[in-house]
Amino acid sequence: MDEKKLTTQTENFSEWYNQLVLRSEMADYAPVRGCMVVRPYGWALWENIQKAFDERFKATGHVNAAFPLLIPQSFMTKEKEHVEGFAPELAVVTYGGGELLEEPLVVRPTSETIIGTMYSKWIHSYRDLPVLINQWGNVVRWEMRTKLFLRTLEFYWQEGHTAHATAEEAQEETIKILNIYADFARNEAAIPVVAGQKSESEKFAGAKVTYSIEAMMGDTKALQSGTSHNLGQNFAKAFDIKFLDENNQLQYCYTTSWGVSTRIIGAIIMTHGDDQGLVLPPHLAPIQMVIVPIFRKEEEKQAVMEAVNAVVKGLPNVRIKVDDRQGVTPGFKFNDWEMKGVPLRIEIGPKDVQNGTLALARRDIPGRDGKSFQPMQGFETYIPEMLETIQANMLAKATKFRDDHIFDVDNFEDFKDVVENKGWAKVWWSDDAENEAKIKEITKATLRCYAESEGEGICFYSGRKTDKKVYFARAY
RNA sequence: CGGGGCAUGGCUCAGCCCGGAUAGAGCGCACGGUUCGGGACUGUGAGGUCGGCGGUUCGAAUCCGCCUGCCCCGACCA
Repeated sequence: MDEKKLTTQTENFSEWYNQLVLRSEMADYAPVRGCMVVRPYGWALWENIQKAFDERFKATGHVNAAFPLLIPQSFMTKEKEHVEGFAPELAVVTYGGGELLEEPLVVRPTSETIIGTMYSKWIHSYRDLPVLINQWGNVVRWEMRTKLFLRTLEFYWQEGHTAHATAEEAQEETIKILNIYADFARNEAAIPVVAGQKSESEKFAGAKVTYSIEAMMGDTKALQSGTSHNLGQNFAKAFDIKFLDENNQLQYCYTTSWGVSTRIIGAIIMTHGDDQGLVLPPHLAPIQMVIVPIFRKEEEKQAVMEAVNAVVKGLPNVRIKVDDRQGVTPGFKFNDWEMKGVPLRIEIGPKDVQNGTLALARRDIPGRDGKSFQPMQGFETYIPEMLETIQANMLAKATKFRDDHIFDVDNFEDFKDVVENKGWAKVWWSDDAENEAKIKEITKATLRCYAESEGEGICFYSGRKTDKKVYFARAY
């Protein structure tokens, strides 16, 4: 850990990730096994993520609310599949105020049950619909194998819960949110996700249909980065969410739920990061540009700081950090901010002051190639442009990487080679849960989601005719 | 839950096998000096109930027993 350089991605991707999360000060291990502390730098990133989502949710008519952390245990048992899905990972409070509770309280692993209970109280008429509520909060799931951001006992997320009068409307909502997730991933996080329906065995416990966005990490493994569920009437029936329609007929609502968690931070790290450290997309980076002033003598400092301040003042809409730390060398600072993934760095030294220039370094292009000298003149326009260029380049780079690692495969031998060594397999697939389980058993690859497909083909595994294509990959 | 490992300054570890007086190193931290355009050098210094409890012994970080915690590997998950 005291080595200056990270373990490289090719040496050990998992170790690279662990070291990077700690050294970039995104998060740290908490005293309780499996729990994490999100440090200020990581939380600042999360806040930017929240903001980008929140704007999109509000723009589509959703409102925020807060539901309680503790749920009566009996709620969890009302929806059959939901119980089975979550039973093994519940944390349960049995004592309160020093006394054994009459009914144990579950620490929410997700809030369908309590929100459903409230909806049944609030919804009576078609005039009350739709209900479009989102909640930003934390949940607890008792995971065995944990990893910072990707899988922890407690994590932070948003969970949207909506209720609708018709099946069509609920489906529309489910897809609308899936598209918001994909749009966020591409345009804010620069992650070119694949969006699609999950298989029966991978869907949310209690859902009718689950959709997800799937991202490819730097080691080609897949990471489910957001899910949107059409719950049909399953929860409405379990929680008695009913309304009178225009014809005075009592109907069950159609509900949806959808979530994106702090796991998306892991996706950003593993999509863009390199052996130098994080590479954060400018749209989300807590610090978009760092300025490292360089000087030796007092009179140099004067002139340099004057130029630094002029740049800061000239870019009111750029999130800038001036690294004026004493006692560390510029070289140390360069490496430090590269570790933290700041998209753009400028160095201003005596020579620059003299020549009217800036030394500019792009984080998305490592080494000398990303460095250039620019005239001080005009920085107000070219620096914001440069940030957009970096954003676009990160998406383009990640897209190429993804496309280079997805392979069309039509037989099991090639399939194994692909998912074990190369990346994702895109295959014709005749739905068969048993075969899906077998494939998982043999190759550890899971069905990530359905792909868009045209026409018909032969299932690579069963040999049957099908009109469906899917992605298989090893996943986190 | 099954198997394996570890527990010693803030961090990573040495010392333990073969018991002996003030328990070491590197990194980090504090202060000073020289440095400063790609991870500086140097001097001084602060910091440890050796995970806990019990036992053996003249004497335990070291040997024995119990307990606790953590990490790694195998079945689920945003």
